Parts: sequence; structure tokens; C-alpha cells
Amino acid sequence: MSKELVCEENCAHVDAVNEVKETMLESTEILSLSAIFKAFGDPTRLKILHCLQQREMCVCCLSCALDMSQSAVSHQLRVLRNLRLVKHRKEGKNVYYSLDDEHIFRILEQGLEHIKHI
Amino acid sequence: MSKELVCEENCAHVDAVNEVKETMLESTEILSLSAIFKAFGDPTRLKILHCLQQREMCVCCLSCALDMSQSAVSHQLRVLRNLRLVKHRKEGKNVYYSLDDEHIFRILEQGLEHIKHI
DNA sequence: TGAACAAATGAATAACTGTTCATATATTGT
DNA sequence: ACAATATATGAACAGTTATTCATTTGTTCA
Repeated sequence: MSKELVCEENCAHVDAVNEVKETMLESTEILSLSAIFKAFGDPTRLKILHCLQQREMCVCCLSCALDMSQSAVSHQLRVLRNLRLVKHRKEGKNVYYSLDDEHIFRILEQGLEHIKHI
Repeated sequence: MSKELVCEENCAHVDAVNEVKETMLESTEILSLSAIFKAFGDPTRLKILHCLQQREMCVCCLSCALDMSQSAVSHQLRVLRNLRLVKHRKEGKNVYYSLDDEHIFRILEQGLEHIKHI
């Protein structure tokens, strides 16, 4: 990638670039952070999270509230579960899901705050 | 979708479902919110945003700092631009990008906060 | 034990997305 | 006007993803 040379010789912002490079996040940090945001980035999952922001819900009720198939909801819940964005507890035939922690709540809030101010 | 009936008769959480349904976000809100999170959900865009969190940068320097082609960076900048997550100003041959507003900053912060506490 | 039901899951598919490559546009200095 | 350079963009391709369908697992109750 010859861009590096180009930048060093012409942009004349080498120091700026190096400074930014030093504060750059680790590759693993970037990956896990983007994975979380990506989870928020699908309409179905976002709806699920927004429901769970209000109350714990079983899969059946979620699929009912979102008017989506049980299977589709279940598949997405697995994604959220794997990323530890939601937790679940079993009660008889039902499995109840809820948000995993406070941060999830706040990330959602910040996002909502943003779209309101656009 | 017969699930609706199933839920009403068996889950016995009709009230809960209806309550949640009422507070549900508008379809357009869900879409624009998920679009924003989706933008954060790609490693390349996340890196770009994280760079811009620290300083205004030109395309050339960004592609240099991320060690990616100018074209790839430019394409992603367009996505961020269209969503108004970044703003840009032209200065001669260079175009300088920066975060569009405070919320973007805080969404990033909240996300980082989350992965640190996992 | 068997019927009914909630939830999970694997496979298949259609739609989407990020990068590359080639090229176009716009600006600067000669 | 021309060469050099920064940026933008269209087309194409490979890789990913969300949903559907069919099936399985696990639980309750009769």
C-alpha cells in the first residue's frame, strides 16, 4: 500500500497520523466493539432490545409483540445471547429474556437521544 | 401468523404484550436508529470514527492511519456522511472529516465502557 | 405414556455489504 | 494548458446475514 509514502510526503500530517495511531484501539477491542454495535444495527434485534428495555419477556411474547415468527426471533435471540447483550432464565416451558446490564440500556438511550436531535 | 393467537391463549401475558406494543418505537425510528448502530457496527467505520474522535483528519491521513486503500476509506466515509455521523470541510485538495456531534462521541464512549466491564 | 406446546436449531436461499479495480472530478503549482 | 495529487464513485465480486421451513429438544399436564 503505497499510500503511506504519499501521506508522509504530501499530506504533511505525519505527526498527527502517528499520534492517532498510538491511541488507536487494539484489533480485538475494535472487533468486539463493532460486534456489539452490529447487533444493535439490525431492526429486528433493535426491536427486541427495545422491548426488553421495558420488561423481561418470553420468546413467545416477543414474537407476538413484534409480529414475527418464533423461529426468526429465536435466531436473533441467540445472536444477542452469544454477545451477552441479553440474559435468560427458564421457567417451565417458557424462557424469559432480559437485558444483560446497564450499559446496554445506556447505549440504546444515547442512540435514541441522537436521532431525536437530528 | 398464528403465533398471535397462541400467545393470547397460552402465554397469558396479553397485558404485558399490549403494554410493550404501545411503547414500541415507530417503524421509522427503528430504521434510523438501527442504521446508525449499523454504521458503528463495521470495524473499518468504527476505526474511522475512533480516529475522528481524537482529531479532524483528511481522507489521505485516515487511509494512512488505518493502513487501508483510499477508495475503501472514501466509500465508508460516504456511508458515515449520508447518516450525518461525520461532517467535512474542503481545504484545497484535501477534505477534512470530523465527528458530527456530541452524541456520536457518547455512543462510542458508552460502547467502550461496556466492553471494558465484560 | 402420549399429546400439546415453547423454544432451539440446521439447512437453504435471497438480499445485502465491504473491498478492489478502474476511472472520473477537482484543485494546485508550473 | 498540463502534470500531479486528493477525493469520489460505479461496477463487480466474494463473503456475510436474516428469514423461512422443517425438525428436534425439553417441559407440562392429562
